[in-house]
Amino acid sequence: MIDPIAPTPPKKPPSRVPVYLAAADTLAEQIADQPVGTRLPSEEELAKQLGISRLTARAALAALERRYLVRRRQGSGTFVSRRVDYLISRHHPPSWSQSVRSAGLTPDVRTTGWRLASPSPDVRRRMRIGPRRQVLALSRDRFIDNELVGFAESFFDTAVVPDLTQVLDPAASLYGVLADHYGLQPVRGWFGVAIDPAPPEVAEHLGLTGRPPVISIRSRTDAAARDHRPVELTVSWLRADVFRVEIDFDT
Amino acid sequence: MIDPIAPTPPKKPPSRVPVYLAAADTLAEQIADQPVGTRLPSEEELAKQLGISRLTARAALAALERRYLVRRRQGSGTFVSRRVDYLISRHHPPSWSQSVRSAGLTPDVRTTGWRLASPSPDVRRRMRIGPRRQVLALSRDRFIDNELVGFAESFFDTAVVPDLTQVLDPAASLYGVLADHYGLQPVRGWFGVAIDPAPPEVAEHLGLTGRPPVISIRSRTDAAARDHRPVELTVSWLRADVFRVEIDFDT
DNA sequence: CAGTGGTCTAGACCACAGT
DNA sequence: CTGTGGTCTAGACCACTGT
Repeated sequence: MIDPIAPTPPKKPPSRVPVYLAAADTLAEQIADQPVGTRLPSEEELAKQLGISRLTARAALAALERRYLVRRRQGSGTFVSRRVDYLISRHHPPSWSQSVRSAGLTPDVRTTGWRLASPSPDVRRRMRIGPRRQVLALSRDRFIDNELVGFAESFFDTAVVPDLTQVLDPAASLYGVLADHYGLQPVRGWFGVAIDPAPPEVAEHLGLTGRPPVISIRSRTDAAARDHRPVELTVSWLRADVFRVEIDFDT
Repeated sequence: MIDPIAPTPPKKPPSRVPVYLAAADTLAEQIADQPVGTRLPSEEELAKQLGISRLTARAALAALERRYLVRRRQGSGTFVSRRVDYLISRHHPPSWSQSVRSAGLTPDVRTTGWRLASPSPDVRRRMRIGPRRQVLALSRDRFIDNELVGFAESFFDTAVVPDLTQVLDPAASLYGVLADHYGLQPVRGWFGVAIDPAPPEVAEHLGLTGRPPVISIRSRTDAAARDHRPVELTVSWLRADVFRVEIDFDT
């Protein structure tokens, strides 16, 4: 037996709000209606307007950046921003380009090259590939409005998709090639998602300093036409300040 | 046709690493081996040791905090920390308490009370409940080592679990009551996960300043014994600096 | 009470983007 | 070149924790 919630919660003493957070809240309201890309006043300007030091103004802008409401570029300015919604669900398999276009932005995926590789034990296990077989590793960079915001490496079972490099066009859809050229009936077989501080190589590739959070998505495509044999495993990294990943799954 | 990756990547000029990031990396190495809870030197001490200003030492510690390697408590100090892994998968339904115990910590869930509520349209839709029916709302706080790190609100269809408040013990397992007392064969029917800046009410409840990121998990339990009718919907909030949620799903 | 982290100031120089 | 954000200093006061 448990008790109902009391209708009048106990009063709390209103703790003082720091100046930089108050300023952040004020600015957040002001930019709520403004379109993405609008430029905010400079730190110095803001400090003068609000009668605070530049460092305090800076702290306010940093707070907005942590809330994904603005993005800052050295030498350029502070700009209104929003994360791009990226939905992963059972029935709507994730389409990165589609998500970006839905946000009114321009996606671009550039295949940077391929190599034959001996995948990590983790990748081998997920793809059910023996300890000696090599796989084809394909690297792609993802851009929004010509800014690098993520990249991916895909590993292919060469026994299932021979001569892929001869067939694949840099601009082609992977799904389309697997479906049409190889007739594999590709389906999503597995996925994993987590958010972590960017590993050094990832931070370097994306041009990020410090170790800001990045989203890692691993997903495997199986061939329904080949007894659901794994065809491809993609490990992709996305800037967590650019994308809002939402998982929505029926079980 | 695409090209292989060149074996020698183009040289990059080694951009200068800021002092505070170098200090953060040094400290990160030092504390890598140290057990959770170990205290770091104070900001002033650190500044003196490294020959930098207190603000720079502070920036280094803030960088470590963003990487979830330390946590800081005003008036107390800076302590080595790690996030708790919280796995959500199809075959291992999430157990919060189990995840915390696996990390060697002490979980505690306290039911704070209940109320009859008219749920939001979103909750109604997910639970397939009509526009007028009320639901039973149950609030629970989650603690680790007596620190509040999350909370949840669960909504129950009173037509499926009548007199729940009479049956439920503050310490009881919800799953156990649904399975044993009501014989519902509870199964996970849906879930959704996202990370967002804490809404003001959530930040207040958790005692967080600014609007740090929090993890929101919505999950629905259905009754396999009642034609998979929805029984319960839980909306829970967890501190993103305390938990590392990983999704791992076969489809 | 002493010691800690949190906030805030005024000032300086640097790295970078755009003109 | 100018203007922007990024880093760094020395110093001050405050809020909070634990003794």
